[in-house]
Amino acid sequence: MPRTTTHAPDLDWTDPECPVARTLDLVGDRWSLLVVRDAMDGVRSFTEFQRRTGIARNILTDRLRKLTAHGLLSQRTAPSGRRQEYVLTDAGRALFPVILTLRQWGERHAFAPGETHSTLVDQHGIPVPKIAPTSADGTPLGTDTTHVQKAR
Amino acid sequence: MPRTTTHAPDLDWTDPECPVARTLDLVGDRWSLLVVRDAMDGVRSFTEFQRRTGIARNILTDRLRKLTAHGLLSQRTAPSGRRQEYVLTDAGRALFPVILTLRQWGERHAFAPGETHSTLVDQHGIPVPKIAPTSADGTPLGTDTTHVQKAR
DNA sequence: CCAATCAGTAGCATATTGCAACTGATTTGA
DNA sequence: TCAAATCAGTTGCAATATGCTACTGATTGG
Repeated sequence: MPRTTTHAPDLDWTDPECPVARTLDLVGDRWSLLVVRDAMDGVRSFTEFQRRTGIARNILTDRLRKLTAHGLLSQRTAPSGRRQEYVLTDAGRALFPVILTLRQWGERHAFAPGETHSTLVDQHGIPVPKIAPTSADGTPLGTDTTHVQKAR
Repeated sequence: MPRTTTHAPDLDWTDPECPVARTLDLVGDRWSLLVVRDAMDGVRSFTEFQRRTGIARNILTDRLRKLTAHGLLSQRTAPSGRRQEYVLTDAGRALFPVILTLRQWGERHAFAPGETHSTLVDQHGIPVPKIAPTSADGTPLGTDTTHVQKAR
């Protein structure tokens, strides 16, 4: 039978051409990325997601289903007991740079000058350096030095 | 009178502690980041934003206002003529890494294996390398090698 | 066995978004 | 110059999405 890809239930994209738009079609709502953030912090149970985000339970049900359907989370039976748990797939973990850049932007632009906020640190407690896009030869890149090249 | 910061009309944060949540409170809806994406491509006029995104005009009005109110866009009178235009502020341009990582995730995970898509290239037409978070000493970082440290 | 916890569902109220039509100020062009 | 078109919205109403509260049904712990 004709399943052409292993991918998710096809949805109709906002703009099928644009990778940014496609990504936002999957996780560009109020809650999905917060669920992913918490999953990255090690959260696995329905109740814990609910407690941390404050999301309504029916919406959480919906989001967990969607993320699972699109292959960002997988649902499995917990090793001990018969409790369910949600864990990030490789695709889900690959959102790490997205969450990180959102975090870094927020730290810099969504807090007042003196205001304190949490920080992301590595194993040794050293803050994660700021992401700075560069070209292959190392020169910094920004909006003025890049552009989108349409697919051939 | 007591205006303590120069910042935007204070909104009530989903989770005031978390920079990710704060960022998503500002741009974590269906459309804002697409508007920012287009602004990075050089779009400045209401109509052009509308045409590119396909967003309803009343919603676009609302989003442009919000982005302006929160300091991501500034609205000014176009140099020639008396037409209005919206341009990214420094804070808005600082979302470049966010858009870039969303794009890179999408290219990799939201297209079927053989499917073509656009690419972001630099001045010389060379594709922008993939963002890979590292610690200060250069070792790659992921969800398992980082954690959030609460503010002191 | 009883109470508590977990993972949801169901029903209804509110909020957000989308659609289509309308305005009012330019701008174009015949 | 006058009509048509474009730009940047606004308004009203319909369709969706979200949130809140209460309920269920399966485990689990004591």
